[in-house]
Amino acid sequence: MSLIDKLERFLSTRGLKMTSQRKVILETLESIPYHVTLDELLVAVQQNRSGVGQATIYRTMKLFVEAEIVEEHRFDDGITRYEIYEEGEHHDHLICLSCGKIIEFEDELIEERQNAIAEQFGIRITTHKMELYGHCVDIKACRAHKQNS
Amino acid sequence: MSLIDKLERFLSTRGLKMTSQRKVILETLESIPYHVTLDELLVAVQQNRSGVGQATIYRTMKLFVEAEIVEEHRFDDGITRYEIYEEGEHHDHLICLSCGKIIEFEDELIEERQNAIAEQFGIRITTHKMELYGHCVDIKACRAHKQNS
DNA sequence: GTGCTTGCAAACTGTTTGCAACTAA
DNA sequence: TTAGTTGCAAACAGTTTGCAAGCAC
Repeated sequence: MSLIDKLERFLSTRGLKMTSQRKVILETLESIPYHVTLDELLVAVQQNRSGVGQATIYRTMKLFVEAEIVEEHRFDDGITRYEIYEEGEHHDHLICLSCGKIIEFEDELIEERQNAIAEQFGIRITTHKMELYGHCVDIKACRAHKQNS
Repeated sequence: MSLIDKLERFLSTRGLKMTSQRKVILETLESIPYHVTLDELLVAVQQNRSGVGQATIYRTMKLFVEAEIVEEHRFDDGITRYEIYEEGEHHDHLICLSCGKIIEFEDELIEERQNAIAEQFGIRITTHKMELYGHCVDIKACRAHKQNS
């Protein structure tokens, strides 16, 4: 099922409407690699269709989060980023504080352990957030990555 | 070494000054249990000594973070919280989304695993953040906790 | 036509900053 | 005396919201 279909389905179950803005935003999102900033998204969307207000982007992204079309991340720099949500594909993040590179990873062992710990404290986990911050060991590649972003 | 001593030492190494505001803020912090909000702290400080501006609280907390007197946490509700820093006592957080209870925990196994993963991706970890969000299994206790906060 | 959506600008929240007065050393 | 510090208010960044006009169904 394409994301447009997913969106259409979501909207109709709620009595909401499909609009050209929502379509453009979704298409733009799909064309951009992971972890877009709202600002980046705004600029990109306006290249596809000028006159889309930023309030619309904000509202639409909240809607997309509800529709499970995107996932929202707020890392320590305070800037909210979005990426397309993949069913059952939870992952965590590894972030280089020098160059800003964001790496995704997944670890079965840690997840299990988290659940065990939570259970021990009488809490059932619904979501979690794990971010590892550090610095690239390869200084050259790090510097190069910084230039490009 | 008391925290006041620690602060004094930190200030002198930087050529900064001890002031009555810094003293009051630190004393107030020590009298409050974990995870204070800036607002809560402001109110509490002003009960001890009126006329302390909120800008001073903000500036002082940043200073205390640098001095390793407090630790700063920004959980998903977007509100920054502080707690007194304990040397070598890193811990993560388990948060009930129903009642707001915050539990601290520490897990050697997870930490090791995190380092292994980071190394694999060529990054040396300096800090990390792990927050587990869920709901208390004991509904009664949960409701009671919510009342009190 | 009805009611959801949009763009704009204004409002809001949490935080930072410029500045003149003040104070620790 | 002199440089750091404070309180105030204004500035800021990111986000939300009220509203009249516009558009999907």
